[in-house]
Amino acid sequence: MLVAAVAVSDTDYGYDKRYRYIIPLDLSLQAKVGMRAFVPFGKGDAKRAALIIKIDDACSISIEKSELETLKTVDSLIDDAPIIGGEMLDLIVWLRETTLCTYFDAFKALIPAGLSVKLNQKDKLSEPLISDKDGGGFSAAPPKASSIELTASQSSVYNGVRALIDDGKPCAALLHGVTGSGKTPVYAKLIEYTLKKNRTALLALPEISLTPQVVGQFKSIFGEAVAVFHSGLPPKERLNEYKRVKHGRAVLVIGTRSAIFAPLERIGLMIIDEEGEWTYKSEASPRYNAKDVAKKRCVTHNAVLLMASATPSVESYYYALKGRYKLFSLPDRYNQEALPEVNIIDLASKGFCSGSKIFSEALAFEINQNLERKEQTILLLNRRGYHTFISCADCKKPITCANCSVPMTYHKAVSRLHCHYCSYSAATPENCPECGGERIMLTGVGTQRVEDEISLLFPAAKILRMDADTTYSRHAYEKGFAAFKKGEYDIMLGTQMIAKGLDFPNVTLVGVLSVDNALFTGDFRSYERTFSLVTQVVGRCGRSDMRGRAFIQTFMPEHYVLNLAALQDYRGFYEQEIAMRKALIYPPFCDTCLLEFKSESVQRADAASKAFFELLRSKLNEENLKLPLRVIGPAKCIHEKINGKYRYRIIIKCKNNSVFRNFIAGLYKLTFTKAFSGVSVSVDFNGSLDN
DNA sequence: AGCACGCCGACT
DNA sequence: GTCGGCGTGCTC
Repeated sequence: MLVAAVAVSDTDYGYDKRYRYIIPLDLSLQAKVGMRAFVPFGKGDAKRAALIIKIDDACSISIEKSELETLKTVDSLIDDAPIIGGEMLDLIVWLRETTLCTYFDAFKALIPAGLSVKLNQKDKLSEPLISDKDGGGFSAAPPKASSIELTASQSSVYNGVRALIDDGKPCAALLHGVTGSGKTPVYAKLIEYTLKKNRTALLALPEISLTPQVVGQFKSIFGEAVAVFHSGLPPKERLNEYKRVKHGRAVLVIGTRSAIFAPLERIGLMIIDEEGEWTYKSEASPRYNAKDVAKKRCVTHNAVLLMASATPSVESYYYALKGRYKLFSLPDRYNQEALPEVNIIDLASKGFCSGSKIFSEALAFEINQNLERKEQTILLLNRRGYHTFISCADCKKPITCANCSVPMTYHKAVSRLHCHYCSYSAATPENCPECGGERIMLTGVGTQRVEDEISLLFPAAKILRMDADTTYSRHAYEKGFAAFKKGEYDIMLGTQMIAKGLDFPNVTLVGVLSVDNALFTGDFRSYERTFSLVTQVVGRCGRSDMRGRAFIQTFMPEHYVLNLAALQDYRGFYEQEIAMRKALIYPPFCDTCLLEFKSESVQRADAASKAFFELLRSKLNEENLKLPLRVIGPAKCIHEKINGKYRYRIIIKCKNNSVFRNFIAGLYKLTFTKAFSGVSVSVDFNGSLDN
């Protein structure tokens, strides 16, 4: 008799494990590891989807006869053939172990959305996802990348990484290339080399908005060998791309975070572009970081991991300097283009030009110059909406969202208030909800307001606004950027989404309207993020023979983060930042473990965080564990209430190893009891603390 | 999260 | 007597 070990869907971490079911005789020949099945679960024996992760003969496993008799029986099989194989099963176990998610959550992260089943709805695939006949791979792409000429410094990076690929040992490298240094041709040549060796390659990008441009370039080189993975694709297309990879018809995957799980075989090279971006970290279960997954897969495949950025994460650069990653650099811009000339404008002493609450005299002058010369301008403001601060003139209290402890933003087009955290919308009140005062003040500048002011100050300018309000559809990004590139607009104004990775040769002026608020968000990474944002947006200009210039408006002109960003001095910033991280003990000198307690009741969330803290303290004493850790909190999250849920947190600075994770997993399991009822608890390793 | 089991009040 | 309230404990 055969017994299957399965991962059951929709379990909580508290009772998630490998459940055992008897495989009925009539399924014993078809049932294979990696197939999904329906199994009866719980008191009512409701049918649930499950993944078969192991099959054993009953006599070969240590199982009591009496125990065997208590096992339930597999109901039916969902798939005709396994949908995942060996490496993926290992990844599921690894994801569960390292992120404390359930087996099934891990599994769902690895398969395309088009494959997930609703109960009773069998997804009969027109062709099996795995077939033994497939995979013998494809002939190398026509060598179009060979014709790409590399500069001396590009060649030296190419040769260095190529040598690592030839070594055939798992290895990680960091490429620090200034903005505009031409990393893409190096990727193309390395990928071509990898494919020629009959290995496969993956290129991860931080955002969908960057995907169309890059995909276009790579498709023109590698044609049908390219598969695209990102969450903006409709389920059917995603499934199709997944199958092309699974069958070996596509050997280069380009995509966002989840693409890191693409079912490639014989991986030779994984590239993580803009590796410092936070989008590589998943904020929902499984809370993985694509860089960690890539490292794990590179070890499995004896592949090379290449992480690259103009502004690498402080952690990665530290590891590179320590020798854990091989360090490469592209210190100069492509074609000897000069870095932009950057001016910091002190708003406190210089003020705004007359009739403006946004533009300094100097920046307004430069915008006019650009309009006259028919050159393009990019303006960055990291706040959307019209007015970003609505308050009462009498009691001075801001008007906050009904569901979130977050100030609301005024949107002029609909003349309503919006919450950017939960998308709650309300009419602008006539009276202050706190004191009844009648003088409601609209202050604070958002992108919509800037757009209005530009049309007043520069009536001839054609303006493209790019922010979350204008780009909700996935084609809106593409359309906007393409139109701007064609010269249909003079000025592109937007939030962070316009700052990175884009290449517009006719842009000669960049204005940073204000990023002062981004420096102080309450997260220890706020300086790193602001440095990266400013460095990158400044790098958007002067990407042709015309010299670029940038103007950074600020009330803190002495701030070293802004000054070093103006100089594009990554190393200088790194030295300051790493000293701070060391002194205050932050990554890379420790790992972080964030425990979050959410509830509709403040008291419950508060009490749960305190109860957990007590649990933590007593278990540490009881088990006499010698774990290097520091506990911060429990305390309210930065935004105490989001979406109607109150939020408390505990941050543990720790060493994220299996001893510590087992310890936390043990405590976490104890939260699935009535003491924590009505409170959802989550655990996040090395994530953002900006919540 | 469901779902059953169980130990108390309201009602035929 | 017995129907059903939801508190609490388990899920191969």
